[in-house]
Amino acid sequence: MSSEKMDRRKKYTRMVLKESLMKILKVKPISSITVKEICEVADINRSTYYSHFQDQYDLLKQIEDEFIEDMNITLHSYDNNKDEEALQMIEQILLYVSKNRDMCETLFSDHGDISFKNRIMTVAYNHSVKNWVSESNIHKDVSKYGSLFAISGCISVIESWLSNGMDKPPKEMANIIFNLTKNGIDSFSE
Amino acid sequence: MSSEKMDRRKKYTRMVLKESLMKILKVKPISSITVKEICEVADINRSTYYSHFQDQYDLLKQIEDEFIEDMNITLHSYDNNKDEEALQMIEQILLYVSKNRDMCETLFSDHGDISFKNRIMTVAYNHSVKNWVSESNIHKDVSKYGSLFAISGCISVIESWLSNGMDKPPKEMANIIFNLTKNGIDSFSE
DNA sequence: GACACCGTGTTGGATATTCAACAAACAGTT
DNA sequence: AACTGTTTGTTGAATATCCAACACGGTGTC
Repeated sequence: MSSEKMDRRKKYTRMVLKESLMKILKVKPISSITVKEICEVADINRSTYYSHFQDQYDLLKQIEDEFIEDMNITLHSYDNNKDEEALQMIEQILLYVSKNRDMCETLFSDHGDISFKNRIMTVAYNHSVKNWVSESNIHKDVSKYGSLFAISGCISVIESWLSNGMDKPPKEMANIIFNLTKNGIDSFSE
Repeated sequence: MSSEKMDRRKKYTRMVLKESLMKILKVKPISSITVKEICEVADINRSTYYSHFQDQYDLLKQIEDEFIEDMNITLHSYDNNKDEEALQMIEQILLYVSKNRDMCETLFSDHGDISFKNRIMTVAYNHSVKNWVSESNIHKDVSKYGSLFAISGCISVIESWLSNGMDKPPKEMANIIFNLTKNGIDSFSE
């Protein structure tokens, strides 16, 4: 797929607007942020903003979209059908999160978009737990609840890990998450 | 004096081109630097460069000009007619240099413009030694040599101070420079 | 309700920059 | 001397952004 070359000015404008919003989101929620303020921080004209984005919510959505796309691409090379590979995938997810700690903390926070977690859950589900759960001998009518349970648990643990300054290395965290999830699924096994 | 508001794009373009050249000057002399390279580092189109500057030497000269203008403005509030105030002025110069250490090191280096030191000498002369020497009872036919001697000595000491990572505080260095200069001038006194 | 202030969404003309291309000059190699 | 690769200086059309202005709506105060 050919990636068309974006004009430098456009690239720069979008970059600084995104950085600006991420910066402001650290100190106030999206509902209190104005387009005027975003532009002041970015040092970009307001009419230019409107030629790129509809409002502050549109900008936030595009930041999330890019983050999720980037995350998908990064994790795409890790497919897993076995327990050991599932563990590695969780570790990869944690490594990705740690590399993008700043972004993750801000997007996950109450200042951002509540539905973002749901989208992240979907990504994590598609990259790890989905295959894993289908590989397990689990009741079909319980399978999706098991997945949701596992993913929700993972997200919460990851958030807490971030808040604690990533006090444990990704590998160890992956083991913890893996064992918590595995035992939960195994207890449903026929 | 009203400072006319510069278009943001222009301001940005000049800023990143200056930063780009300063960055490259750290690793190679001005004579080996191409306009093409400056533009690549700055991520600015080459034709835009030529709409702002004639060549790489022109850009360097404008960086120096701005530096000297800024230095002049900063030191302008310090006028000195007495020894104690002369000492304070030297300290102010050293404080200014320490605040702009990175810029000073690069512009003073062999990678830059040899004549830059002469220009800095002129600034220092106008802000301190000029009044100071004229206040001293020094032979008129020796006065200008005394000034040149003092200023050249100061510049060399400042360069060495920068190279040593500013190992002594500005106040102490000012005292050293002051006493070296004073004794030199006093030895010419009638 | 009137008023002042702030932010929004939009507009049109001007400005600055991008992009691709070109001819020429320069430097290094054979 | 010929060749190759790189950089220079310039050009013109297209694009993106800036700037100032405007009408409108929302908020808070009196």
